[in-house]
Amino acid sequence: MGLVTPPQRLPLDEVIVGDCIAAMNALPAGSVDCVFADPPYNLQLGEGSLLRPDQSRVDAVDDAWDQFASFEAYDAFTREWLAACRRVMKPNATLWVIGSYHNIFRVGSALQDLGFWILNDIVWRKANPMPNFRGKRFTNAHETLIWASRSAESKGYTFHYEALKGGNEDLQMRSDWFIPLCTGDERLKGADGQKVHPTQKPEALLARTLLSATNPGDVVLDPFFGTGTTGAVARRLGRRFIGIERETVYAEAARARIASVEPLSQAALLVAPTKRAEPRVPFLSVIEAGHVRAGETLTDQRGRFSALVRPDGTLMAGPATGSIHKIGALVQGLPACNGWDFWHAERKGQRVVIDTFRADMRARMSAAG
Amino acid sequence: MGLVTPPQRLPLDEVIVGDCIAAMNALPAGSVDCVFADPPYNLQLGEGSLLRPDQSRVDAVDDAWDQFASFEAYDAFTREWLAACRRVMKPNATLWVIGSYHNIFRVGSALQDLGFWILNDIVWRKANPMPNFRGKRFTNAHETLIWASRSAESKGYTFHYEALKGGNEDLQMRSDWFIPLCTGDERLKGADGQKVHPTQKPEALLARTLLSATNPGDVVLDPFFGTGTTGAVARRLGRRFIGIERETVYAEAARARIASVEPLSQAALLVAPTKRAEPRVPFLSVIEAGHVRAGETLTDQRGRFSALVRPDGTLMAGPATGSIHKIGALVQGLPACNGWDFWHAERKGQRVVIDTFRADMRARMSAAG
DNA sequence: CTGATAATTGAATCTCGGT
DNA sequence: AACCGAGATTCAATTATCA
Repeated sequence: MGLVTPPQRLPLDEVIVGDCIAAMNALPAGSVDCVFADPPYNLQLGEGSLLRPDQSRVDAVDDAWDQFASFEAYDAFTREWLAACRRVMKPNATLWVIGSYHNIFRVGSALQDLGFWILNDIVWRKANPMPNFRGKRFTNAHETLIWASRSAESKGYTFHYEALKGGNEDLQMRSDWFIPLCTGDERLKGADGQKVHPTQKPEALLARTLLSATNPGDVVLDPFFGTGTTGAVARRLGRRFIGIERETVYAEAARARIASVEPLSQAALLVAPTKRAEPRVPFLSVIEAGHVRAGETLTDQRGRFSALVRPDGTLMAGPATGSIHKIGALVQGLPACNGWDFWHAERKGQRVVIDTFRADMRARMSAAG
Repeated sequence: MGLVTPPQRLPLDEVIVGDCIAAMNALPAGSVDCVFADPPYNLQLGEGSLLRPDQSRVDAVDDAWDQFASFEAYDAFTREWLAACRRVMKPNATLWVIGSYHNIFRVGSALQDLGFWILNDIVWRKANPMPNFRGKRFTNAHETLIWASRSAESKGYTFHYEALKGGNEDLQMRSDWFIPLCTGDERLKGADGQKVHPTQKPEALLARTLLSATNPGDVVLDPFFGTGTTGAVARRLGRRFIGIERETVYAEAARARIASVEPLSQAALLVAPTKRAEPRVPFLSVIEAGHVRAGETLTDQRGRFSALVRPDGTLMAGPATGSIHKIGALVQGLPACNGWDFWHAERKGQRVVIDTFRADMRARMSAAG
């Protein structure tokens, strides 16, 4: 939640050039709020031979050992960088990884084995994917992101549920996201006009992850920084970043790119208070403020149930007394009830839900500072 | 490709009651053209029950067959049934497995380790998924299928590129499929009116897999037959099936169900075009596409009201934040408002209603279904 | 019978702070 | 660490009930 100030030695808003595992191991434990990782699908084996999983059997048609060895090497690499991430994550930090069917199953399994707790798998549906020209397979029109907390016990992770819902026609954001590929001006090109990085991710994708799972001021670590999409979006959205990239060419391109990013205004980034985060208001305070009178009768919206308001802030229905929630549940025969939304008072011939009074008190409290 | 006639002793179009590994090991090697597998997901649900906001209880999948002691136990089980499948597959046979984030990464890794060759991962996007009732995660709105050939050398697998196009542009060919849950008359119910199987799959899903990856007359093996969706669709589409199911109740229901299926004529073996409503456009997508900038101010047509655009797709007016609809209603003091028609952005000195941008987005999105 | 309204339901790893 | 109690939380589609 950004409440703990990171140690001074955190290299914030910088690009570290080097091996990500060594660089992460040099960072203090429990220091970042979020990780975004776009690991290579290729894996380096032995003397610099670049081996792709789907090329590993070009000259080893029936050699099961060779095939297994390449997956093993990739798995070992995956476990190592994931473990390094996990060490630098705060207890309630979350991690995002993006991949395709070539590597995402290895990554997901490794995640689970290391104790991460998967919260969602997210499908990035591409608006304009490369068609499958040979007609031998379905058009690969999506990639997969895994969103995971540090452990099953990390219940306090950041998720801006209401903000995402508000931007999505007041419907919960689903696990399938429709976002165009990174093209046009957004795509970094070198002096030769060629793209600088082969798999530059769209900023919209990063924006959605950071908006949903981080707060302004949070520290986001990207161990495979590439040309710095994570850094560019973090800067624009008022988040801090730590980027690690092995290739100097990419790191330089990332630095220049991020430097030109204009951060959004504080006002646009304010985190809207959710109902959960707002101060608690005892029902007794509502009575004391005169919104509801002791001795008054409350009903549900349709007037089928009723209860008497007692001066101590409890309700009475028949012989039973208890909180607005307890009595609301009782009269309905339900295991639970939110009394603020259930009970109504009659005002000017209309039934008014008592949550209205709580909202009024909260407005006064915040106005009074 | 169905070129090898199966041995006479293959138990075709029958449901075998028993353990799927033992039953598969009793089949001759290299005898089936396709496998469709819907294994247990190993959901790992918590202790308590989940209540909807209306306090009704979610009927969780807590059956004994979904319980595994550990990831290791689940992995061992997965490797065993996958190896048994691989043995009975013809050299050019393909295998489909469906799962969720709970198990699909384990399954995908095991597949690769055993020498299967992944051709695609397919996303089943649910039209009507169960919401996330506590607002703690993204709505889990999809499941994943893996489509794999027996080995990297299996170049002659069946894939009907043309058959799926079915007059519906290229939409059928993408790796993301939009299909409703199995409900209504299709959902098998017992004498008590309760669903027979907790996780019955929609026939539309099976129809797409079998039409794309098998020929009429091909033998399809389903080691987790359940209530026989694979068998019903195979029979309807003129394919043969071998179903294996451990629970007698499910097997009996499957037999009765399949017996009532009317096989289609050859000419009718086409994919039904997916019905598509106008895609819902999140305001967030309009921002991501660059039509509206975060930090920009929107006004109503006459410029009497204004609101700030936030990067998450919500608007802010004074202290209040919310969707374009909610804030539109708020500033006008109305109970409701269509934000698309109410809010305007200034472009070249003119006020442009934001619905203009939505129309552009719809054009882009409909190309992807 | 018809149309409107209410109830039901789906593979779910679904709260949080204080004591 | 376990317990307790306040109180926050749902979308689409089908089926059942009612006027």
